[in-house]
Amino acid sequence: MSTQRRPFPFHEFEPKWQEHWVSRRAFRAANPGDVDFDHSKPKYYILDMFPYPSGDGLHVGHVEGYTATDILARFHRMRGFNVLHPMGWDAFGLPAEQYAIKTGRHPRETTTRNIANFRRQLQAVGFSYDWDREVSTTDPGYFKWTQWIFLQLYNSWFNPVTRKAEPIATYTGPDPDSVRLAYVAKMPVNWCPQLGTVLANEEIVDGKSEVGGFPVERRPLRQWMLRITAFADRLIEGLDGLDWPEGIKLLQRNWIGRSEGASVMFCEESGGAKIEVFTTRPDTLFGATYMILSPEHPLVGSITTEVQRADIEAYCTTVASKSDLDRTELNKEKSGVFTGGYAINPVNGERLPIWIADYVLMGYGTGAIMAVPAHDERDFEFAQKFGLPVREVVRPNEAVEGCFVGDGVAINSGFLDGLSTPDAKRTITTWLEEKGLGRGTVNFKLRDWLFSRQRYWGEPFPIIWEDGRHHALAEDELPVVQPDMDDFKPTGTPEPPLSKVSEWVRYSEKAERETNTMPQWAGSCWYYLRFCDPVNGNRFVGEEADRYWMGQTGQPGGVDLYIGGTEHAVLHLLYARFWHKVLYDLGRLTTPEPFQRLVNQGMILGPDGQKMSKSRGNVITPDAVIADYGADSLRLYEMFMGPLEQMKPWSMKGVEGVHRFLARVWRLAMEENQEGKWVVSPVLADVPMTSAQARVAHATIKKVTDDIRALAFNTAISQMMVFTNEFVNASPRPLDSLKILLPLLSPFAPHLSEELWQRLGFDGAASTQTWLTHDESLLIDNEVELAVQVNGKVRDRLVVARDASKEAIENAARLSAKVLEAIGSGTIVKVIVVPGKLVNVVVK
RNA sequence: GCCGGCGUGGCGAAAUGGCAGACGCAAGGGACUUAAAAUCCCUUUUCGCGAAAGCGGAGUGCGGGUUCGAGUCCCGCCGCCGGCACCA
Repeated sequence: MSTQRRPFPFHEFEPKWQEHWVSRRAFRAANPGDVDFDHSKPKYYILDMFPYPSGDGLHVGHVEGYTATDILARFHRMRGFNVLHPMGWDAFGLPAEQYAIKTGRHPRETTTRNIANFRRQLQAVGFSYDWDREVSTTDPGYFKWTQWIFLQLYNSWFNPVTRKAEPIATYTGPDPDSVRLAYVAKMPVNWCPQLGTVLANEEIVDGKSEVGGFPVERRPLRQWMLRITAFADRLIEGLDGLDWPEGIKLLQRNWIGRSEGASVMFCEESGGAKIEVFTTRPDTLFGATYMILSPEHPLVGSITTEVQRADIEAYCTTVASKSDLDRTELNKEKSGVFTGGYAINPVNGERLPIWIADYVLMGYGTGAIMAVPAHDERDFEFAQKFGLPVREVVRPNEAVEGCFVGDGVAINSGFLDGLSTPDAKRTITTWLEEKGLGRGTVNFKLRDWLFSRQRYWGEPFPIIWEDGRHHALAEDELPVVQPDMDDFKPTGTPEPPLSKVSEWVRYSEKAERETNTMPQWAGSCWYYLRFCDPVNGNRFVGEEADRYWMGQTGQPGGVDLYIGGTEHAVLHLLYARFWHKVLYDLGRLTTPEPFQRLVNQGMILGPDGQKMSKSRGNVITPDAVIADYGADSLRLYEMFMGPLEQMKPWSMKGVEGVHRFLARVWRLAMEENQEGKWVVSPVLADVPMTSAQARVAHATIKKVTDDIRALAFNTAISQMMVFTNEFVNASPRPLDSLKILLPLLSPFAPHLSEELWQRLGFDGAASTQTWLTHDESLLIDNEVELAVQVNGKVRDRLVVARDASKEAIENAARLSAKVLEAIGSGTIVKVIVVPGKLVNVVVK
């Protein structure tokens, strides 16, 4: 019995407190309007990226971010904030559907089971979520509002004059369907014949399906799209007001990929067709020596001469059959074919041969370029390969080798000669606009968001089709719930699984339901809003709840702190910002941005320093760590490993280390008696702390407080270790030491802190104490030790009074025997005194 | 190729431009014990001298620079990790 006993009985008190917190709803946050709502408290909304409840259960990586937010949530509660700290489930997704196909069991069944397991695991770590606010994206009461938001997008357009989303009724043009923020277009999608399903880009690795490694081909299908490109500029501008890592902001800016330039009209020589190109270098127009169209460009057919037609068609066929992988491999070598046609350069009337090449993408700009091989590396490579002329029109300011792509001075460019690149750009753009041959334009890499999936386990669209036209369902018809099915197998064609349920598809005599579903991103785009008011049946979020939790800080973003992994740096965080801005423009929300401050936790690697994976066999599960060492040890270890944002490897020895620390804290308060029972330690006494003890105690209050604010949890913990080392041998041991330590420790190790607080008979609970403030005067020692340096090398130490004058310190340093020895025959040039730190004697 | 991030003991790491290595792990030694576990104490960047207390030198990826003083700031390299990838 005694040999197996744990150093402290965490296995008894941890489940007890977890049960206590859940059953008492200990961390429930009151909403404005609730009877117990306290108007005097400031709000603090701290959010985790909610998990996909996979069958594998919680990962230690989840626990890392969730512990960080839990510490901050508990800290803010103790500092008198009304804290919103919710959790939910991003539960639509492919794995549940794949499992359903294999076993015939409904995805809802596996999803429900996985959610129950995740909830159990999260509660076993002792997180202080407000479980009354739990939401799941798969719950009809939730996705009713996901569908409702889709209808807001469907019923809006982006007004370029106001630069805002507006109700479609304010659009006065002929075809409202052409400007809706949600629209239908025929788009190539990734079709995987072996899996019998369409895949998202993220599910394709190196041109093959992530699951199974099967080939994927492009097929054009009717798809729902969201017009995120209309918000490109707003999405870039909005980043300025956010406290996000600069790297993430940059990633988003690059993803949106704004570039300024000009569109220029070229005229095809024989047929007179207009070919519009986009260029960021209109100043090099005189250097264009040929043109290239994308193989998919609509003018290819009419421009191609009969002599060239066979070659062109062969090339287009080859390109069309290439998967993305093959096309990427082709990048190493430029390819293309001459169409036989010519275009006229509008600035000098020169004839330019028109080629097609797959390095020109139909999806960017106009799908056609003017090639300036002297000043663009890709054009240069192409010109080299096919023997096309190269004409230099920009002189570099200093000599460069090879193709010059930088700024310089225009040459061989007629009226632009002598102008610097920026001036030449302005001049030529004005000239083009005056002649009606072009204009300044901006292009983005960002594409509209392909929003439909051919899946069962997703939100159905609230859309019906009649006579080939789409119509929105009325709000009171929401939610549109998927029908139950027995057979989840793919249809074998790109028809969505829902199309098999004919009685569901049939909406009326004439109308049929849309059978596509929304992507997994949909539910996660707005869940942070639903947390503010999770059971509201009348609105996606109540106005007052939105104003209170998302507003009132005077900053653009509503969520005060959002912690999660880098994998969502672009897509989720961009999509959510887009939806938020639309809802904001439509007057449904109070702030223009969802997340004010963002922090990315670093990845936790396996003990071997490799990414954790089942195949490597290096996965650590939270359940196993909790069983052996307890939840507090798991929490504390993950925070002690290193800086939150850094990647770091797991070490079970490290877990043991923090476990020993917690055992030492336990023994500060408790002692084993003759019968092997834990009793309050007899060395504890109501005596004042010595000045040395008080200094450590107050230094700990200060450092833990500062470090939590800075998210430097590892150093906060090491300071509490210093504190414990100071008191562990004290006898008598002042009771005040525990009155100070336990509340400081409680955000990190809430179970142990609460248990000891109760056993010591202190009032209330450790987790509801008011956060302590340190007494600066207790930190000050009357004497300080200074290092005495000669030319930067430490030669002696000096103990002086705290308030000694600079002169007194300098004189004492000059008298030091060791300093005099180090000076030798040199002369003192000057003496630098840094009070409280050191003295540096500079000698020549 | 382009854009980010990071390089400090045997390991995880710490250090407002001011005594490099706090705290933890591992290792070694000791106390307690019949023994082990647990616990407690001591040592532990490295090299040289010394029986020892100690004394001296070197040291934060490499090379320069700024400064009384650089892990920290600046310039140029090298290496590792992550993201994007023909975006005209």
